[in-house]
Amino acid sequence: MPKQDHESAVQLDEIDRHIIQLLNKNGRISFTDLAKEIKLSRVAVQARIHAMVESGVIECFTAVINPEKAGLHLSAFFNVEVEPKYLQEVAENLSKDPAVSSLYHMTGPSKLHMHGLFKDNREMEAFLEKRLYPLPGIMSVDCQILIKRYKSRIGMKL
Amino acid sequence: MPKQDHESAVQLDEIDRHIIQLLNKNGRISFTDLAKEIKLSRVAVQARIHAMVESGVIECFTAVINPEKAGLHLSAFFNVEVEPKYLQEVAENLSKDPAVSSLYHMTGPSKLHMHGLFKDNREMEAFLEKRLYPLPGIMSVDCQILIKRYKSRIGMKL
DNA sequence: GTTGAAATGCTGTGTAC
DNA sequence: GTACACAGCATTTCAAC
Repeated sequence: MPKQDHESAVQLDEIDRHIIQLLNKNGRISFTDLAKEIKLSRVAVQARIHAMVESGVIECFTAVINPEKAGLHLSAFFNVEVEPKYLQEVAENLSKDPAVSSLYHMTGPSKLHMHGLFKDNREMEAFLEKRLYPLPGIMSVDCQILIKRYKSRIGMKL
Repeated sequence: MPKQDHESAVQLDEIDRHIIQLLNKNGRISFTDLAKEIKLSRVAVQARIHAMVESGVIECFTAVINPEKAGLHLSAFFNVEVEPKYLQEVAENLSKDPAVSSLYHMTGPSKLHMHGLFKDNREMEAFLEKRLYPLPGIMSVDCQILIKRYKSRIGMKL
């Protein structure tokens, strides 16, 4: 867990960015190989990575799963309009839901933007009826279904 | 690279799901520790992970970066309406843009849903003016700015 | 699926510069 | 930051079950 969690930028140099780029491509690369690639000693690379984890620049290492192949054939994006006074409560509730993969508070009329992953239509309907609609202050929900994933998170610029 | 890339589901059992869950929490856990946690031999665990990478269930391993701390203070979501005949061209073009972190083709009037990460307002404006608006067939763009990230991808259900 | 074993490579730690 | 060394683990690849 990172020690500092205030959302301020951390000063990163070109070497840090290069390390991040390589870790982004392969999160399980050994420190030894990473050090060879960026032409720095292993200890120095480990120290930099450790520092970036501590400062929260690197949040964690994870496996990227293909939802479709894991049996989640339905991806949907929701814009949820919530009465402001219930926003926090609704957001915390939805965050805990395993079907919700991402949840953001946005500017604009539909404050909450949500991504959901479902096995099928039946499961999505159950989610809407039993989990989303019963929440307090839900004023409107619009839903768009994913047709094709052109690009997905991996490899940010920096 | 996965050998099969047709988007069909792969049969996963409870042990596979458990492995995915642990790899999701810590993508750099050693096979040895993973094997201890799920009470299976190292060789069996490695074989299962290897099979899931080959079949494309596990797309890759990666580092999750906090954009804010990496100096990308502005996250924005765009709904882009494109003339259908230019959709493919526009999508391919935008996919290559380093500022675009996610790009999806959705149902609904605004076919393309896009997430962008920018250092600041100035950079976003430059992206809009120089990269997005000049593309062919762009009919409308609406943009929402991220206020707060409640939940972000990590740890899907399965 | 399991265990065991051997060679090789990786990690954590410490020292000295 | 580098270089080196050392012990302890981890990984790869066998073989045998």
